[in-house]
Amino acid sequence: MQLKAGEDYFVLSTVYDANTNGAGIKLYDVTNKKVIYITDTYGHEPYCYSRESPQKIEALKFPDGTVKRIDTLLKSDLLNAEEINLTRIVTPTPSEVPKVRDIVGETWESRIKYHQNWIYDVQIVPGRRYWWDPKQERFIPSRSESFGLDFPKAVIDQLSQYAGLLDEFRDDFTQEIPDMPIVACDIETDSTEGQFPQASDPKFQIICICFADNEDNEIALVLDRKDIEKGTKPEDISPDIKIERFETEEALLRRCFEILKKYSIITSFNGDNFDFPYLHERAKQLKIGSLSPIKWNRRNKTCDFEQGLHLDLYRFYHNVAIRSYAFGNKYQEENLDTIAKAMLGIGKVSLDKEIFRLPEWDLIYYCSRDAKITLDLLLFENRTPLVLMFILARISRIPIDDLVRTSVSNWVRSLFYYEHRRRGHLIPNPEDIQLSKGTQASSAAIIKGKKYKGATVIDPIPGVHFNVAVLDFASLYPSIISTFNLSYETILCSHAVCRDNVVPQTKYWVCRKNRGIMADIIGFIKDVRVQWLKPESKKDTMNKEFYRILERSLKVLINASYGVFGSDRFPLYCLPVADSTTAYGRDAIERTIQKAQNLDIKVLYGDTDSIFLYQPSKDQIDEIIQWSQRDLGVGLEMEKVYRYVVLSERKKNYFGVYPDSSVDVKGLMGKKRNTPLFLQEAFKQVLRILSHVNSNEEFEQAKKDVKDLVRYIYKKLEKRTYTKEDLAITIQLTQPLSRYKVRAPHVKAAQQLEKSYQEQYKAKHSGKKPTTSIIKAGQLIRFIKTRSTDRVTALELMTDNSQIDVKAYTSMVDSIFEQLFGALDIDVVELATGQVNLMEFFGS
DNA sequence: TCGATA
DNA sequence: AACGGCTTATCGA
Repeated sequence: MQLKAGEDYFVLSTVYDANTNGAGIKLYDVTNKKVIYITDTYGHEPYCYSRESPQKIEALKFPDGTVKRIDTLLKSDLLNAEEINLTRIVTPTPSEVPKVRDIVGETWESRIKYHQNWIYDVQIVPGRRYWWDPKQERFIPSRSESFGLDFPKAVIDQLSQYAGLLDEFRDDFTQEIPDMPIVACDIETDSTEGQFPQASDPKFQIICICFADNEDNEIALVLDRKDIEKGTKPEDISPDIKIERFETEEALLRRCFEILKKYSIITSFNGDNFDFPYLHERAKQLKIGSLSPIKWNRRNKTCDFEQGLHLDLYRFYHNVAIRSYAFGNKYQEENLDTIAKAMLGIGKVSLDKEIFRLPEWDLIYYCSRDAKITLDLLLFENRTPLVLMFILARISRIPIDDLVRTSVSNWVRSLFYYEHRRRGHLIPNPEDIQLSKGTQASSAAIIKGKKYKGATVIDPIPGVHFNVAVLDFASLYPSIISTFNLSYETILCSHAVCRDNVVPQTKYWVCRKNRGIMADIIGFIKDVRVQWLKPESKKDTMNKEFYRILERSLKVLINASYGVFGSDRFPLYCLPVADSTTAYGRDAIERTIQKAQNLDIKVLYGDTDSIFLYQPSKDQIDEIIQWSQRDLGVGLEMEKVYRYVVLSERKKNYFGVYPDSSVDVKGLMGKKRNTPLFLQEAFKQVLRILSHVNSNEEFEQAKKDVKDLVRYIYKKLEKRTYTKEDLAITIQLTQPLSRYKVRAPHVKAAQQLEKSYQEQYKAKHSGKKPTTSIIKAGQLIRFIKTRSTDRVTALELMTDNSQIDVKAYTSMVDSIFEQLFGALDIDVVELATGQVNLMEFFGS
């Protein structure tokens, strides 16, 4: 046993250990600064439940070695609000559980992965610190160092209704994240013309492997290739990079494995699908497979290490919840270059030829940059992403490497399962919930094809409005779930006395006798965020940054926790809960509007959880906020004040100017990524002109300036002085090219590109067709509107500027500015015929 | 012109 | 592989 008495370990991950048919645990050894791998010391056994009696189960014919033991135990069944005797079927190894399920028929908790089950039963929290007690052979929670933060006394008092949860989760928020040896790795392979190296067919040798670690070491391993020139050392390559040359690929790989084994955390960009499977397969081909620390799971498409923890950043940054809530949609595409540019301000090295033709120095430069930016994407801003991973893993009770690879619904599911197990509740099967609560919505969706009705959006009052206050409900849906006690067992409960506790606008009612489990968990996390973290993150203290990370990670979880109840793929799917959440939301915003109008405040607009009030007094705002907390039970806050806001007649389309003249644009096309650059620029110019307006009078001058600008754009279009890059429209190809049924403009452009590539390839390779396509799903396609038969031309194939379809572009200008001018009372047709005033334009 | 698709 | 609501452009019948 490698564990030492009394020493501290961070639990990083649990896995299924195929040798012992039990749990394997990856621990970070704080004293020796390395990862150790042990197998289960708790003697945990795999099992599932049946509601049949033990006698009935024993009478079933199980093949030999399928069942180890049958016993009974008491659990609570939340759906039926009763204690039940369950028959537990214990199996020799986890792989017998599905066999038992097939024979028994209806079983419970049989579809939970074993390594997760182990966490829920043993109640060991991934990401947390423990010390080893050899007498009990147990891990004991370690109350050691912390970030130096803890819940303030006042907040603990406010969270007193959640006593059990506060004790259980307190360390998740406050415990430090260890300082571990971390390395990023990237490989480059040889190739031939027009071929992409693929992990499924690793036929090319590996020519370069680069590492960057968190102690500022950079290493490049290069294969000596006689036919490749050395080139010259690039100027801005890292001066301390250590270069090691190898005569053979085998020697290169041996050294690579040696390095990888030294680190506790190995990070990569797409290492699960390319770098590590490729490395592993090449090692096998060279008969040194036994030296490889890589464990490739082809079915799960994952690569893990025997000791170290692999964090694949491609998977993490791809995650929708991370992209939108944690990083605010900063990057639009999920490739290393785009993400690194958005997050770090530095991208990949751009190449002028194929990788296999690069001189050695250029190859090292390219590969080492990839390793370095990969490392930085895990550690930037004081380790923000790594801290995010640790804290989310702790709260959702999910191994850190699993957290990085899976989507938010898995995190929420894991958190809910853990709490069921901890409280002694049976985890219901999806059918149990559906049978008990029904599958029919009480509301009718507005949009065809949706299952239930969502939020209320008020018709805006178009025009320019000065001094507007925007109030919004903080975390509306999580607040509603908590305040109104929504959970799969409390909605449509069986108590007669609860029947009159109705959900507005529906035929549902909610239990008032028992606290719902989902309401309790979501309410707790929401309150930790609202009561503690949000106020702290606004204070100007040393720990501000940490509070911000923590606050953002909790936002990710609670925002998703409403959504999963409305997703029929979620195992605790409960449509009445989702349906009720939005119904309470509609009720809240509609009643708040009514309240404002009763106070004689003009309501200009409202969307889901916000209302725009025209020139309210401080007293009026205070009264609405107090009323909301008291009568609705939901917290309302003053979110922002606009010096003025311009509303169009369309919903979700407006812009506002803050007192400091900064501009807040919502929904307007000028901001969207598919809008050509020249229009995005023009749009920014217009906003700049409008942002300096202070009064109705100043608007007249601003309108004139805007008119001049638009006329100038018309002229420039007609003279074709914009570059093709300025005019390019960018649309993402969301499916593989072959799957499109419609020949939409971006599909046509993608087809043009593919055709031209095939022709070029054939010309070079005596008529042979290329084996791979250059067009992939998810790619952004850029095209120009032209007078060709397709009406569009891919940007890369655009040669003749006279082909530009000027009319198409002027009508785009019209429609984009119409959104603005509709509200500003400027006539677009008038613009087209007016005179150009260049002097005034350049002067602005 | 209108529903479907993006 | 969390939800629904809203806007715009274009296709194809």
